[in-house]
Amino acid sequence: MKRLSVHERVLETASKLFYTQGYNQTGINQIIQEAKVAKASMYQHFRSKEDIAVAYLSARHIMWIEDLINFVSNEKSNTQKLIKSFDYLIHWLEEVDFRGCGFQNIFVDLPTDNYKIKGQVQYHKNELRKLVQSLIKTESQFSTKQGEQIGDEILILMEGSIILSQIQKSIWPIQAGKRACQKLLTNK
Amino acid sequence: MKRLSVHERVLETASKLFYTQGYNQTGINQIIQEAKVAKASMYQHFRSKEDIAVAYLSARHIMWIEDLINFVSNEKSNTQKLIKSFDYLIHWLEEVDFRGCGFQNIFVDLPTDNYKIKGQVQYHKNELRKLVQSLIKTESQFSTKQGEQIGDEILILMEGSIILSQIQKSIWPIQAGKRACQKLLTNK
Amino acid sequence: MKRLSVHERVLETASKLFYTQGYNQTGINQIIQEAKVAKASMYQHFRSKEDIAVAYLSARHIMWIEDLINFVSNEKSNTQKLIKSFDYLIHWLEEVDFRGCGFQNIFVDLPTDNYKIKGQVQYHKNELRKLVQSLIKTESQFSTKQGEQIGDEILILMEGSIILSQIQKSIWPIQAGKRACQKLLTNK
Amino acid sequence: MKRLSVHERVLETASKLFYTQGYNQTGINQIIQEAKVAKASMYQHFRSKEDIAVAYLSARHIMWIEDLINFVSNEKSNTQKLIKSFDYLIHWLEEVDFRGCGFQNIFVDLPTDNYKIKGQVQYHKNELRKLVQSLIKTESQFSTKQGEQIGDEILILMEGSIILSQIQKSIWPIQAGKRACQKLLTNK
DNA sequence: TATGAATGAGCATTCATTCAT
DNA sequence: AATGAATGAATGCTCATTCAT
Repeated sequence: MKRLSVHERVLETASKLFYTQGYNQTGINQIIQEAKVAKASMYQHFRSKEDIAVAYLSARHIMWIEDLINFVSNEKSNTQKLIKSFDYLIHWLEEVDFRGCGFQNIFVDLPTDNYKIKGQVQYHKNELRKLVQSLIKTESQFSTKQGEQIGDEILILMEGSIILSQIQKSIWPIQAGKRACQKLLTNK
Repeated sequence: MKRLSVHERVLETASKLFYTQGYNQTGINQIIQEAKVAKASMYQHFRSKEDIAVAYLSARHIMWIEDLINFVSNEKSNTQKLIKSFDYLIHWLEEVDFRGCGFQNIFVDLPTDNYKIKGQVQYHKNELRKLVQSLIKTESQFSTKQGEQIGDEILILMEGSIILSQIQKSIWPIQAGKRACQKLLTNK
Repeated sequence: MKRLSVHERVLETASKLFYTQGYNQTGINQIIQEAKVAKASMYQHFRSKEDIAVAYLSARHIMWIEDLINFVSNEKSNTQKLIKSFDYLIHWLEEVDFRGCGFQNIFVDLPTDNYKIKGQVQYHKNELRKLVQSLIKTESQFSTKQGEQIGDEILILMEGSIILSQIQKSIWPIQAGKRACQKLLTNK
Repeated sequence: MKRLSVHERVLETASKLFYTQGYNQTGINQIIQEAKVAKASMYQHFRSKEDIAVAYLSARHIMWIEDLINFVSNEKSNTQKLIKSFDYLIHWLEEVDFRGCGFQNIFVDLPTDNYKIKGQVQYHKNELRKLVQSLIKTESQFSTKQGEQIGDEILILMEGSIILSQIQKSIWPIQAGKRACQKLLTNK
C-alpha cells in the first residue's frame, strides 16, 4: 500500500526534517526511519547525505520561486508585485513558525569545503536576484542602473526580513522590510 | 609559561573556532587540543559545549557593539554614524573572508529546544536594535514613530547585508544595504 | 552488441579484480558495474561471491599451468624445464607488477571455514606439485625417493619466490629461487 | 579486577584475532567486545584499525625474531642454527595449526595504497633477511658474495615453507625446506 | 584545581544477498 | 533469461560527557 517510491519518500522526509530541524540536526537514521525505508535502499537512490541535501535544495528552489511568482501574480504592476513579495514572506514564514530560509539555514553551519551544497544555495539566491531585477527593469521610472541597484536593495531587505523574523520569531522584521521596500520603489 | 587561565584559553579558542568553522563543525576535542587544556579541566569551567557557546556569544556581543560604536565615533551626526555602520560591516566582513554574523550562524542549525543559545542571539539582536533606534531618535527630522520604523528598516538592511555577503562571498550586498540606508535616512 | 555472455563477462571481470585488487577488496557492486551486468542476473549465474571465486580459481588454474608448460616447452631436458620455470615466474610477475600468486593471495584472508575456496587453492598447489614431480621423475640421475624430495624442495622455492617477490616488489627473490633450484638439480 | 590496560587488552585481542582469523575478517566490534573495552576508549589509544595492525606487526616482529634466535641458540655453529631455524618453523606452525606467517597473511589482501601496513611487513622481512645473512657471513667456507646469495636462497625456502605448509596444512613443506637448506649449506 | 582514562550512543556508509516482475 | 528495487546487518569511526585520582 505504499503510494510513494523510495526516492520520493526519502526526499520528502529529508526535506521536512532538514528544513524544520536543520541539516546537522538531522541524521540519516531519522530520515530512513520516518521515511520507512531501509538504509541501503536509501543509499541506492542517493550517494550521500550531502546529495539528499542537494536534491532537497534543488526541489525547494523550484517550488519556492514558483510559489512566490504565483502569490504576487494578481498584482497589476511589477512595483506592486515586489511589494506583495513581502506579504508572501509573511504568509510563508508564519505558516512555518518562522523557521527562516532553508537555503540560508543550511549554508551557515557547513564545513568550509562543502561546495556542492553551498553552490546550490548561491544558485538559488542568484536566481532570486535575477527575478527581482527582471521585475524592476520593466518599470519605466528607473534607469537600467537605478533598477539594478534598487533590485539589490530589495533583495537585501528580503534576506534581512527572513533571518531577523526567524531570530525574533516575529512578523515585525518582515513588515519593516516591506515598508522600506515601498519607500525605495515610490520615492523616485 | 601559560599566561592565560584555562577559562580564558578555552573561551578564546572556542570563540575562534565557533566563528570560523561553525558551532556544529567544532568538536570539544579540537577545542581542548588547540587550547592546550585537559578535557576534565575544561568541563570544570564550562558545564557543556552549550555553555561555552553562551559565553562566546556573550563576550562577542560586547566586543562587537563596542567595535561598531568605535568605528563610527568620528562621524558628526547620528545619520552619518548609521550610514558609516555599513562601512563597519564591510571592514569587518572583508577581514573575516565574509564569514557572516556569528550570532546568525549559530542560531539557525541548533536543536529546536536550545533556548540558552538562542536567547543569547536574540538578546544581541535586540541590543543592536536598541542602539540603532537610539541613534535615530535624536535626529530631529523624524517623529518618534517614524524613527522607530526607520530604525527597524535599517536593522533589516544590516542583517540582509551580512547574510547575503556571506552567501555570495562578496561586498556588493553590503554596498546595496548602505545605499538603501542612505535613501531611507535622507528621503524623509 | 555484447559479444560475451553474462557468465563470461562476470567471470572475466571478477577474475581481473580478484587478482589485481584482492578478494576482500573487491565488492559485488564493482564486479557487476564493470561487467555491465544486472545484479540479479549475476546471481542467476553464480550462487554467491564465493562461487565466483571458485570459478575464477578453477579457470586460472588451467590457464596458469598451461602457460607454464608452454613457457618451458622449448627446453630440451626436464632439468632445464624446471630451471626455466623460474624464468616463467619472472616473466609473469614482472608483467603483473609483482602481484603474487592469486591462489596464495585468496587463501590467507578468508573465514576459517571457507572450505570451497581453500579447497580450490589446495587442488591447484597439488597439481603443481604433481607437475614438478613428474618432470623430476624421468630424470635418470635421481632415485624415485630422491626425485620426490627434490620436487618438493623446488616447489618450496617457487612458492617462496612468489610471495617474497610480492612483498619486496622485486625480482631478486625469484633469482635466488632459480639459483637454489639449479644447485639442487645439479649437485646431485 | 582488570589487570591489563585498555591499550594492552586491545592490542592483545586484536593480535590474536588478526593472526588467527585474518585482518579483513576481524572487525573493530569483535575486537572491543573480546577486549572488553568501549569503542571510544579503543580509539583513544589507536587512531584507526590500521594503526592497531601496525602495532600488532611491530610487536610481533620483535617477539618472532627473538623466539627464533632463542630457539636456535643452543646450536654450536651458525650453519646448524640456520638448519635449526626450520625446526623453529615446525615448532611454531604446528602450535598455531599452520596459520602461516602473520606478515605474509596481512600483506596480500590489502588495498593497494596501504603503505603503512605493507611497510611494516617489508621491514620485518628485511630484518629477517639481515639476520639470515649475518649468520651466513661468519661461516668461513663462503665468500661474501656466496654468503649473501645462499642467505637469500634460505630465506626463500623459509617463506615457501611457511606459505605452503599453511595451504597444505601439513608439516612436509617445512621438512622439504629444511632438506634443501641443508643441501645448500653443505654442498659447497 | 587539575587531569588522563574511559564511556555509550550515535554517525554516515557499504556489504552480499533476495524479492517481485 | 534477465533485471531494477529493496534489504538487514555490519563496517570503521566520532560525539559530548563523566569517572577516578
